[in-house]
Amino acid sequence: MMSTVDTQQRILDSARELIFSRSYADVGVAAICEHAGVKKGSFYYFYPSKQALALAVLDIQFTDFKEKLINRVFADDAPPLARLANFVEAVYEIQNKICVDSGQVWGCPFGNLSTELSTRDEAIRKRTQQIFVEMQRLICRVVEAAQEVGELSPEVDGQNTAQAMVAYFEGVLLLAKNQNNPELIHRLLPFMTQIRINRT
Amino acid sequence: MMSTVDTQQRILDSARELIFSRSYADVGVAAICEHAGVKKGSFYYFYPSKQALALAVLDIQFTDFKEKLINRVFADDAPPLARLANFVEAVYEIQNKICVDSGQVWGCPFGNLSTELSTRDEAIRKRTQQIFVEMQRLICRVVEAAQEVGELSPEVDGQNTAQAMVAYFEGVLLLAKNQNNPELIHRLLPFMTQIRINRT
DNA sequence: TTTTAATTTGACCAACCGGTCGACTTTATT
DNA sequence: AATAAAGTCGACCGGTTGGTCAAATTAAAA
Repeated sequence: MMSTVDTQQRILDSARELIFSRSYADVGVAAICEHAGVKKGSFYYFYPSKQALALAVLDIQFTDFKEKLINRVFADDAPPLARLANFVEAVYEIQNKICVDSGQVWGCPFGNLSTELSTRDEAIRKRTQQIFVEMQRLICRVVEAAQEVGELSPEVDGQNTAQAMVAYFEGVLLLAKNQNNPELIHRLLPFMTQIRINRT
Repeated sequence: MMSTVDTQQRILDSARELIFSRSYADVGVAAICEHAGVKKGSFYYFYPSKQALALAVLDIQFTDFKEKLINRVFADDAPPLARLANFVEAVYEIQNKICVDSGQVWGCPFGNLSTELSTRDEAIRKRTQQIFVEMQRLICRVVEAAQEVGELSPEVDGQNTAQAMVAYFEGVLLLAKNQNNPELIHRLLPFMTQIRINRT
């Protein structure tokens, strides 16, 4: 009531940090409420369930991802492949900062939640699927822009190449989280830009 | 007592199936015991904790992975790159069979557990890390064999290439699980064999 | 000022969690 | 047959889980 941010926002922020640094199952709504300085009753006034909260967290996270990362790094005037390289570098810096601040590599928020819940929660599976599809679309646009500019052969299949890039991206972040070492991202992720899948 | 398989083995088998089809957190020891037809007291006679069980599950799973997959597909007399392709195809068939049987794509057991627990359980993080390192080593050997045979340029960096292949592998399985579609593996995983990272 | 609506609270719930333990039964050893 | 060891059982533990609710408080509208 007296804080500048409203209750719902604080719940969302706490959930984002706690769930992504640990896991969905490991963080109870009690912990989220405590971290947000809110009583559990208030939580269920704003969110009908823990699952609904998780969906909201995915939404805000992906919105941020697009606004703060994609739009900044994909929309500038650099040549397409350089844009991809900038994206890769930006991801490393974000993950590195998280590691410096928290002592741990958290990996990809979407990959984490998807892996944990895809076989058990269809709503979250679908939401993360939409996110991956959208990521693929964004990358596909850059790939096709690279073709128009002549950086990439017309033989390259934009869709499959973009999807393979997303897969590689997720895999590198998974490994970095597993080894708890952001340098793995710095060493391996740049090769994402070299992936090419040709039309058959 | 009257069953052919002994209790400990049944617990291990149940845990393997339940944890990999759902998740570590989602499967309680009560559920594992029930599925194994064993009472909880017996469980704690054989395993000191749920975590210890998970470590044992990882071990048996990786042993199986090497014996039933790697050894069969890497040790035959095909040329190195063809061996890699055979591996890819075998993985697709395994994942496809699981999907046909259970209606769901489970993804990579090691990636799943690693993602879920790496930031919360150091013992499991370390064990999965060892597994990934070993996987990388096995693939690296094939890559280097391909170089000796002349299928691959000596400029290729075996270590980094193998690690990138593992990353891509994990990413493709993550996406397949997310989309609940084994065909994604069939379409994307074969390009794992085309990944090359050159020495700097 | 009164009414109404939005928000917050804390006590409460049944179900479940991982784990313990003493009693009991079965099997192996002598 | 007697003893010891290995294995099995089921009741039980304190703590936590996601979720509910009626009452109280605050803010907005009349």
